[in-house]
Amino acid sequence: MIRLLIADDQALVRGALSALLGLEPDIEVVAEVGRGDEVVDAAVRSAADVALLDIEMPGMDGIAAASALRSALPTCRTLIVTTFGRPGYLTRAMRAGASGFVVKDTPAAQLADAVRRVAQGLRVVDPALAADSLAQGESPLTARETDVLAVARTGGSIADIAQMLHLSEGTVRNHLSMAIGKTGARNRADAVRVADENGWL
Amino acid sequence: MIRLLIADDQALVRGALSALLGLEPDIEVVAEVGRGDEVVDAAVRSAADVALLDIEMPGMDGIAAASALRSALPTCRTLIVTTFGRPGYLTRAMRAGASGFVVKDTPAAQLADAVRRVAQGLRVVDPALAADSLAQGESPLTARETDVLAVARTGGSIADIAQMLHLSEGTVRNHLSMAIGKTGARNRADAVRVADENGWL
DNA sequence: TTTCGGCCGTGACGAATGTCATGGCGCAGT
DNA sequence: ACTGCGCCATGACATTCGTCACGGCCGAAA
Repeated sequence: MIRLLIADDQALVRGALSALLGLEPDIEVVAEVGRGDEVVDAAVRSAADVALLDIEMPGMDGIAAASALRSALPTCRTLIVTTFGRPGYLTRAMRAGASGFVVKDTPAAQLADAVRRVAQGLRVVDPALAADSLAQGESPLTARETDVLAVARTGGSIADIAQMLHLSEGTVRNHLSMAIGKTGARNRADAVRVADENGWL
Repeated sequence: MIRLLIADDQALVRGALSALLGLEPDIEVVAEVGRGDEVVDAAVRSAADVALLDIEMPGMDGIAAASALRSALPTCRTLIVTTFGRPGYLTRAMRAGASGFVVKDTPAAQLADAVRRVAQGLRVVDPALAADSLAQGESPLTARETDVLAVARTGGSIADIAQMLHLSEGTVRNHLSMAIGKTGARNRADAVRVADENGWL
């Protein structure tokens, strides 16, 4: 019997996944949470074998939750289930100690199999996404460039970004220029879009 | 017995919703589709009573699918289920003839009730979202301003937008300036963000 | 130790952007 | 007929943005 934890911020999806996997005879849903920072506590209390984690969650990132769960409860395997197939998400998830990565586009019938394989210690990765991840590779952006782009996503001007990060305006411009060059974009808005689509944020 | 059609682009969510609602004794899932332009055909073939439509779908918008379904099969009620609680989505959905509007944040237990109420001819609307919709009101943007903002979302320069819409560059600048003023934004990127979050795109 | 690369800053310059005033065209309401 | 409004366009102007060159600081690698 596989003891399963489900974490998803959308209550409807959470309940639906619970219903779907609860139909399997060898799977038992023992916990459901809607926030990333509730994952570890719920997993420990319920002694879960596998944690099904969405990435987009309030409180704590699903990837960060996987990392925290790995150190708090090493016996519990984690399976990331996310909406967007960003190549950067996969590498970060694997680096955080996740055992599997599934996109929400995959057929529902395969999810139970993925849970079983992860429970057995195997790794489950979407093949097409793995190819993208290898082709796209790592994020070419440095830490500061990523920060600047992340703040630029809110739509503020350079002065706003500079004040938000306690930097000079010229420095912000330089970082943005570097980021634009590395991403092959024309605008900073375009650079934000490209970086976002690749999961570099 | 309520004959239900489920339309969602994410196969996992589609299957999970089917499993969830299939547990109800008075609901029968008779069709599942992953594209908006397959909704009408599937609904007619299966003689569905209620159609559960996601908004974000390839091929055809969920709102457009609701409109098409209303004229092709008037006996079939539609219930919109979407990820984002954009105020503009609600008004557009109701205008398209939808009978209900539910956000994916709502508890799973309420979904079956919503389906039953819609099947009985009642209207189901998320109260908090309705308040937002009334407070926020209609989109203040004119048709052209919306077009310009939609193209500006791709990150191109003013010259690109002008060429894409067969307009003069000055005209594009004026429309953008108007849109920035109406949305209360600082940049055009900010205006795109605000308009996107309100469902005015 | 020297070198390399990331990080921060300054200054300057051309290009792009946001704002304003102005005008013409078509359409709907009074 | 007159008016208002959306749409398109032009031109001008100040601001912002993107790029480049340059220099200094620091930690890690050679």
